[in-house]
Amino acid sequence: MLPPLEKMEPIIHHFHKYLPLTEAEHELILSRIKHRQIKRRQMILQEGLVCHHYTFIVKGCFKMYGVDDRGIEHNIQFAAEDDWIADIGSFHSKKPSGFFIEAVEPSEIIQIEQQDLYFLYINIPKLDRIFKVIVENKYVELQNRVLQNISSTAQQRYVNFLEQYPTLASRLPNVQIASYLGITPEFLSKIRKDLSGK
Amino acid sequence: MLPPLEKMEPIIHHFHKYLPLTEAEHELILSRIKHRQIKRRQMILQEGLVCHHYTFIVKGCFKMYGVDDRGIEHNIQFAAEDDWIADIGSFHSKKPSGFFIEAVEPSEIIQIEQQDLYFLYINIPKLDRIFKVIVENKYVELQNRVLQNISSTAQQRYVNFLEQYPTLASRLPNVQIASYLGITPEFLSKIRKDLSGK
DNA sequence: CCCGTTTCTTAAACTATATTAAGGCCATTT
DNA sequence: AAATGGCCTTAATATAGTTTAAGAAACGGG
Repeated sequence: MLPPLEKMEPIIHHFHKYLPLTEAEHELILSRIKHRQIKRRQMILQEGLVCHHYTFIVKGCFKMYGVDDRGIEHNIQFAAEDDWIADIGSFHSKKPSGFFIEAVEPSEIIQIEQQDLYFLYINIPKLDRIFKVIVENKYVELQNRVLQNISSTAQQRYVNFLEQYPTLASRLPNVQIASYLGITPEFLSKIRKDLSGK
Repeated sequence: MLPPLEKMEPIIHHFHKYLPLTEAEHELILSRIKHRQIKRRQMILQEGLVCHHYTFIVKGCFKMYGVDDRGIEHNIQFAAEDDWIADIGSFHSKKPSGFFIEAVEPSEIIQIEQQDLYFLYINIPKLDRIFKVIVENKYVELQNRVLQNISSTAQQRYVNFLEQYPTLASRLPNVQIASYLGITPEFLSKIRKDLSGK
């Protein structure tokens, strides 16, 4: 028995943006994915556990973060609609993750388990290509973030974040944005004050 | 006429670490790659130009950097033997790159042009898989770097760099390492002094 | 609708890092 | 031998960002 089609439609549509898939391929994919509702603050990955899923976000928003030795959270990435989130390192190595992935809004996701994704890679070689392109795009994004981190002030990074992710910026509390930028919430508050007085 | 086999061997060996390839696939790959000698300080990519190649490093070392509005260079990555370097964003979008890639040592490289790589992707689907895994690994590395940047002091980042890339650390001038860490050479000098006095 | 939390802000004191300037060392060129 | 340029260091001063503390505003859960 296949899951209700309409709930799975977004991920199929997502794949089609990269490469067309046949009906048979749709069916195969649908037979290997699961739809879930996630509550705000619910975690779909915890430090110390292996990351078993690639998670596609149909609706809602997640943060992925590490916790340092003083207990402070550091946001490595956000992901919202039509995006993926996973600890890719842990997922492939099957080693415990050092990260948490947590819903910052009530969310609706589609998950693929590791064995299922590997099965799909073997039976639909196109998916290798699709995920290659997905990861390449994410790599470029990260690379720009690194450049910003090593070359810009916190103010420039914040302005850039607002421009690059206007939707995220309005959905997320500033505390979370500060953590993503690598500054304290107090300092972000000061930056916002300085900017507004321009 | 195929290029001399012995010079191309390293890249074939590199691919084999990910997936076995047939003789026919070797030949096809060999027919589409070029071997080059590069002098110290020679650039294989300049800002404003499209990145036309994926570059595999047989011997030597490169830096990829951006230049800010004050003319200061910021090293985004280093790459040495058995590693790849390219501006992936520019390579796929065919838009002008914002980066430079420059040899920091006399080097020996193997390059694949964009059309040739696309040709190979089509004719050897395994290469989609191989490059997917390569980029995934690089993504994980970058992600850890971002975490370090937003959560650690310059001193911790430097110590971590020494541990993670001991070979690079001894081959590169400190000015270049400082630029990679996002600090001034003067401050790196201070960090080194503090560390040595422990 | 109220209570407890989370979120945002302000400000003073403090720490990490940048800037500027200068000098020394080493390898390479003239 | 002198000159050049790259590299590394030191130190004084300046700026960017943190810490601590506290209060006000907004929000979510019963």
